[in-house]
Amino acid sequence: MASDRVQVLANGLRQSGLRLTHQRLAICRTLVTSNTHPTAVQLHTQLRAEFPTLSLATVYSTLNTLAALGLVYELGNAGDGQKHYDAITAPHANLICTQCHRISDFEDTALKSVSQHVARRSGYQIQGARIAYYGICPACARRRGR
Amino acid sequence: MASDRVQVLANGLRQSGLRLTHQRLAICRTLVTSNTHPTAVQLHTQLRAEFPTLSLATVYSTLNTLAALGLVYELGNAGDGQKHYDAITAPHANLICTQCHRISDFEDTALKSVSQHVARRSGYQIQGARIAYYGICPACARRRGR
DNA sequence: ATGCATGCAAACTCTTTGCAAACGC
DNA sequence: GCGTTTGCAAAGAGTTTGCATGCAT
Repeated sequence: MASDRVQVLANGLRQSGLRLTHQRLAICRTLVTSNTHPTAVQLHTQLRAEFPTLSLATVYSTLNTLAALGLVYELGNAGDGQKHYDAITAPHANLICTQCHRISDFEDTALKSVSQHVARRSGYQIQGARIAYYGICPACARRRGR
Repeated sequence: MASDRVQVLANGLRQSGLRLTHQRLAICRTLVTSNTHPTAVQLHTQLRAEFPTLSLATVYSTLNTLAALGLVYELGNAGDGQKHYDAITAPHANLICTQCHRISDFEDTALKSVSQHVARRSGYQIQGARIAYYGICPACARRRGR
């Protein structure tokens, strides 16, 4: 099922008339496989093993391309000053720990209905949403509690 | 009522043992008065009239201080690559136009109940939320429509 | 009077750009 | 083969830092 999502991204690129290079495919794969919402630098570091010559500029450019197509979301604001990316574009919330800066996902049907409500009341043509809750994750709460 | 909010920020600073300088007060006032969710640079430009010597570094430092105290929210991701700030910390959503990059506010009781729901189900100690909907604002839709 | 905050400029980080070589279509 | 994409290096944008002076308490 993770590979399905890679296909979605790959097809999206091709359908937009863009070339499916090894680099782009690898970036899509890593992004989908990872559950850590990586930054460009993290992706680059991880992919260096497979593509020793891969340029950081290519990673940025690919991420911008994917984000522009709406295939991937640009997060930012995890408190570390870098842009994080999320391969899931279905409506979901991110839980961001203000201690360890880890980002995890949270899905709930309530989020969808609120989104529709907002669209109706605001008059906006909603294209996407970034819902982030900041707080202390259970693990950090324990660590800090004692 | 706008001035109330300035007082909240000012008191917050003082209660944290920080000094209430003219610069900080002016920044708080401008932030609260403005309904445009300004960036550091915009605040600086605006305040130059009143404080010709005001340094951009001071604006950044004050914003960081306010954000660290949770008195103000750091937005980011309006598509223009700069950090925007929001003086309202009550649960509300931002509507961000992907055309004109304007940010407006949206308040609704539904948002609060979702937030509580998330806290319960995730185990996080929620400190705040950033809820942003991206889309095309009515004005831009009209402009683009024709 | 005592330090914290400011202002200035330089440093830093993250991201983007320009251009020649390489590769997908 | 053609034209987009890559990789490299250098530039750019936004933000932060260091240190001496000034000001709130």
